[in-house]
This record gives sequence, C-alpha cells and structure tokens, in this order.
Amino acid sequence: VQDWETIVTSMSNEPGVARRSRPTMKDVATLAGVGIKTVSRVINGEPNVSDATIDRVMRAANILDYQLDVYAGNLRRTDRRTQTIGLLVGNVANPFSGALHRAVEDATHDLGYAVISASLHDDSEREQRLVREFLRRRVDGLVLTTISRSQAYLLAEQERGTPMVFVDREPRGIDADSVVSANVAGASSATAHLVAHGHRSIACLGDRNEISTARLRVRGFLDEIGRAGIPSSEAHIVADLDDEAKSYAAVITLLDHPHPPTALFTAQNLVTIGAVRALRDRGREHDIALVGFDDIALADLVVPGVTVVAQDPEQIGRRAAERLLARIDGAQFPVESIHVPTTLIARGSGEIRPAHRSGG
Amino acid sequence: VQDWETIVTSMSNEPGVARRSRPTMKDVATLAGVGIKTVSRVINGEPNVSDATIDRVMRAANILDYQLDVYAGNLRRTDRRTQTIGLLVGNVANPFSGALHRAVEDATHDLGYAVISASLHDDSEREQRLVREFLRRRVDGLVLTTISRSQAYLLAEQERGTPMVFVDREPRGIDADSVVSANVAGASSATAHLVAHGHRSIACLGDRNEISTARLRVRGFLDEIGRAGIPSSEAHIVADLDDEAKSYAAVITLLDHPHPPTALFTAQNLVTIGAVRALRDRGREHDIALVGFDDIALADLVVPGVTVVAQDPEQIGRRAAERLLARIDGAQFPVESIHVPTTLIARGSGEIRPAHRSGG
DNA sequence: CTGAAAGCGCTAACAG
DNA sequence: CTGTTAGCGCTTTCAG
Repeated sequence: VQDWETIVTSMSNEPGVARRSRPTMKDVATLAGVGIKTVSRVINGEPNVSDATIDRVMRAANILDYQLDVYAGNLRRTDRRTQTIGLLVGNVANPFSGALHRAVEDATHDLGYAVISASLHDDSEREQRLVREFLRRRVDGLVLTTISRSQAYLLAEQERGTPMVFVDREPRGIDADSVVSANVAGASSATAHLVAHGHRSIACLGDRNEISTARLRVRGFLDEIGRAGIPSSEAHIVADLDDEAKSYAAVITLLDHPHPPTALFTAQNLVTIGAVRALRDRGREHDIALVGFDDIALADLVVPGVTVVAQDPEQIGRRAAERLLARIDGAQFPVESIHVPTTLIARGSGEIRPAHRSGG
Repeated sequence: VQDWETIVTSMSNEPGVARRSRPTMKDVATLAGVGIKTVSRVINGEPNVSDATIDRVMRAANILDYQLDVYAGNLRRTDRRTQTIGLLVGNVANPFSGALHRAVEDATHDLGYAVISASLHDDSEREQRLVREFLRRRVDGLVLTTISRSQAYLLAEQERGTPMVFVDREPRGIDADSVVSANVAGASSATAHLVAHGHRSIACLGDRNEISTARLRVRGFLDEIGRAGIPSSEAHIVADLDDEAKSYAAVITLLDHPHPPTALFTAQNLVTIGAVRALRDRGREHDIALVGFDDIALADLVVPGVTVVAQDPEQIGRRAAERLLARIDGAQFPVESIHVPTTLIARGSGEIRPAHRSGG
C-alpha cells in the first residue's frame, strides 16, 4: 500500500497546483498494475477477471475516486446507449408536470437511467430547441409534451431508431406512441355532472385553443351540451386562458353579467384556481356550480370543496416510461395511443343546484 | 442539388434496411465537399469561414438532419464543458422542489445548459448514488439537496474543480456554497406570531430529526418559547413526521388529549396539510391556531386561511444557479452560505386567540 | 484470464 | 480561409 501512495503522489499535477486532474481508466490501470482493458472489465462488471485482480482494481479506483465517463464509453459502444432519457413537460413547477416527472423517474431510476428534464412553457420554438438539445446529448429516448403544430421535424430522428413517447397531448405529423388523458370523455362527464344537477346555462373556460387538449375538452363539453338538448346559445365558451389571472378576470366578467351562467366548467387546473378565487371574491361560491378538469391541491379543504375530473399523471408517466423502455430494449409492438381514464371526484362545488329564476 | 441527392442516397445503409444511421461531421463534410474541420467551424459558429462555405455546410447539415454530439466534442475540448448541470431536489413532485427546479432551469436555459434532475426522497444512499450518476455524466456543476450525515465524499470531486452549490440544507464535512432559507429566524417568527396572539401552549410538529432544516426549525421554535418565558413543559415537540398521514395522526392524537395545545406550529408543508385536515376533521379549525413553515397552494382559499412563514424557493434556486454559473466561469470569490429570508403571511389560522380556560 | 491496437465523433494544434 | 493530424476516454476486436 505504501508503494501505491508514492504512485498516487507522483501522479498528481505539479506541486503547488491545487487542482488534481480527473483520473482515467489508464490512471487506475497504472496504479493497479494491470492493463486498461482489465479495468474496463472490472468497472463494468464483465466476467473473466480473477477475484484478486478485481480487488486490486477496485482498490485503485477507490483511492483515485475514479468515476467512469458514461459518454466516452458510449462513443465506441455498439449499442450507443447513454442511459439518459429526455423529458419535456409543460412546466416543472406545475403539479401535473411534477407528478408525471416523478412517475417517469420512478420507472427509470432503478435501471440506471438519468432524466434530463425541461419545461415547454407552451412555446413552439422552445419545444424544438429543447428537443434538439436532448438529441445533441444523445438521449436513449424521449418523453415529450408538445405544442408545435406538427412534430414532423422528428421524423428523421424516429427513422434513425430513437424511441419517443408523447404524453398529455398527441403528436401530429408523426406516427408514434402516446399516452394521454381521455380528454373528451372527461370533459363530457364533467358537463354531464352539471347537467344532472339541473344546470342548463353552463360556461366552459379553457386554455389556448392552439393546445390540442384544450380543443378536445371543449369538444367533450359541446358533445354533452348537445346530448342534453341545450341550445348552443346557452353554452358560453371562453378560450385562451393560459394563467390564473386571465381566468380570474374572465370569471369576474361572467359573474358581473346581468345573466351569468349557473355553472362553470373550467378545463385546466390554473383556470380552476382562478375561477375559485373569482367566485369567492364575488361571494358566489355557494350558488354557482363549478367542476374543474385536473385535480388541484387542497381542493377538499376549500369551502365548498372543489369538484373535479381528476387526471392520473402518475399513470400517464408510468405507462409512457414503460413503453419507452420497452422500445429502447428493441420491442417491436405496433404504435399505440393510450387513453388514461379520468375520475370525477365530487366535493361540493359541482353539486350546487341552480337557483330558480323568476323568468327568462 | 441533384448530385447531393445521389450522394445522400448512396450514403444510406443497405437497401431494405429502414434504419438510417446517424450522420456525423464526416458525412456532412463529404456531402458539402469540404473538410471536417470546416464543418466543425460552421456548426460551432467559429469565425473565418466564407459565407458561401457556411451556406454549403448548413445545407448539407439540414439535408442530413445533423445534430452535433455534445459529449464527443467535450472529450477533446480543453475546457471539458458538457453544458449540463446536475440538480438533486427533495422530490420533483413536491411544489417546493418544483419551484426550485423551475428557477434553476430559468437561470441556465438561455446559456444552453441542460438540467439532469433527480429526487432525493430523503434517502442517504440514494443521494450518493444519484450524485455519482451525475458525475459519471460529467456535469459541469452540481446543485444539491442532501440528507447524508456528511458530504465529505464530494471532497475529491471538489478538489478536482467541479463547482457545487448546496440548496435548502447546508452541507457537512465539506466547505462549499449553500443557499438556504433562514430556518431559525423563520421558525422564531412563526412562534412569535402565535405568542403575540396570546398562546402559551404551543406544539411544534416537524420532519425527521435527521434533516438539518427540521432541527433548525425546532431550534427557532424553542428560542422563541424561551424568550417568551414559557416553561418548556408547555412546549410539545413531535418529530419524525415525514408525510401527511403521519402528521394527520399526530395532530389527531394531540387534539384528543384532555389538554390539547391552543396552537400548532407545523414545520414543513406536508405536515401543515396533515394538520389542516386533522383540525377540520375534529372541527377545531376555528379555535386552535396554526402557523405552517413553507407556503402551500390554495392556503388562502381554505377556511380559515392558513397562516404560513413562506419560503422563497424561486430565490433559492435562482441564487444557487447564479452562483454555480459564476463558479463554472471560474469566479474565485470566497465560499458563502446565503440565507434567504422567509415571509410571514397572515391568513387567519395563525391569528386565532386561545379560548379562555377556566383553570390550570 | 489478460492486454495491445484500432477507432467512436469530435476539437486542438498546427500547416498551408 | 481551409484542411490534416493527433488524441480525448473509452470499448471493440483480436491475439495471446
């Protein structure tokens, strides 16, 4: 061992220079007195190395605090795996994105994958820039939430064999796996719930129409309005509410109208929160019904409890990750679009009945 | 252009094989009819290339859908930059972590950095495994939330020049930058707020004692209890509540006691939520005061509103990222521990006064 | 069971 | 303004 210390010392940079350089396999090989390929075998857990050699190599690696360079190895490796996946979510600070992220992490962590994550912020250029950054880092697969009109820019990458699974929103211009909520069915069930409680004047407030899920939720709403035989003139639709403030303002406007709707269907979590605040500020939270799409934190503790159609971001993330991992492993099953069901959770706000109007 | 198509076709793999291989700089160089170094110059935006050549190269790169391999380049580059940073947060699904993550992403995105993120889950072994995975991917810097007794395992890495900034919790066994909330001061102010509203029997409910911030918040609580001249026998301390269910159960136990405290200080966001639910379920939310550490979503819409000492995860993340970027750029300022102030937000629950007791 | 040589995709250092 | 050569840290291939 004393010999080793001498070697280690002699390997350090010029005296006086504090920064010691990062050890390579060659350094470990020199210290252990073996060839570089033997170090590679030990570090990667390959067979056909004697126990004594393994021990020598591991001791040397520990002394030097050696860390394999994943990407350097990947360069020569035939399968070109970086053990890294790229995850694009709506916004890492949004609870839906967080739950999705968590599920992807859980499904991939034990297999040694690292996750490069980024926020889309519903910006088309940003989407493409971020995907490009993932690709420049040679991720083994992509889990993507998108906003661009078309994902055809990924066709060449797909042809090259990079697995990709789209989450939350289905892709366009490319045929690839996707895992999304049952948006139409979920929006329908929310609307049906309000209709069942006697409402005929219902407003639907949603996100930017550019977003496919926003459009699908409006469709589900209108489907149900039609089924209930409600004239479309009774169905107010407000779109392009992409943050809480806009939602709040829109709901205030509705409430201040001479004939406000008796119920609201808010088609996105931030829109729901804006609506709850507006109802509260106008003191109408107990007489105007509300059902939101996507669950929100503490919804059961607000008064009245906020009725929602809950999505299942954990399941979306888990199934997307499983699918991606199978593709990375070379599985050849057909492309599929998986729809994850939503769940209506009644908590009070959605069960408010309309006040009897004298006329009109 | 027709010549190019011929070349492209001839470069594709054997006919019948769908999977076209990923183009390299050499492929782009061949197609553009220039040397590989010229391609490198164009792709990296280096000077001294004629406009005509730039155009030829860019056209070839676009035809082939060429994407630079960041890590292959890094291998030879003198500064060894991967333009990637490693971020370890408590739990990507926790709002505090999400806000922190968002701030780090915002501060680094425009500079071309990618963020590899992972969840600590307050598991010491997991911490070290994840940090190792970051290092194996040669991140340019680390932003870390930790739980291990000591971070001395990072000393060699630090000596090697890898910048690291600790967030939320200060490191031990290593001298490095950190950005944390003013935990003691924040807990004191929460406690002082309750004392100022007439409480003398206050319970402090917190996370696992193993976690440094949990200990600091208890210290802040006890400091204030002492300053107020309250005998420590009046100060109930319940620790090791690391999820909402445990917190709920602990609060139920307290409330069912013959002489429950008149006020609660919950020292972590999930603990606060568990307490709110327990108070509600026992119908005591209007007569037992509550102040939480760390803000929670919709706290203002719950009845009564939940008074909290809010942390500032955005600022923590932003300052940590700024510090890290400066270090990556070679800045040599001294190691610092930055304490980010907290803000007391009164919403109702913390302003409840104790009921007058008949005796003792 | 072990090691030497070649080369992955790229950039540094030079030479034109 | 452009190209050639060497070599980053590793794995592959193949020879012991």
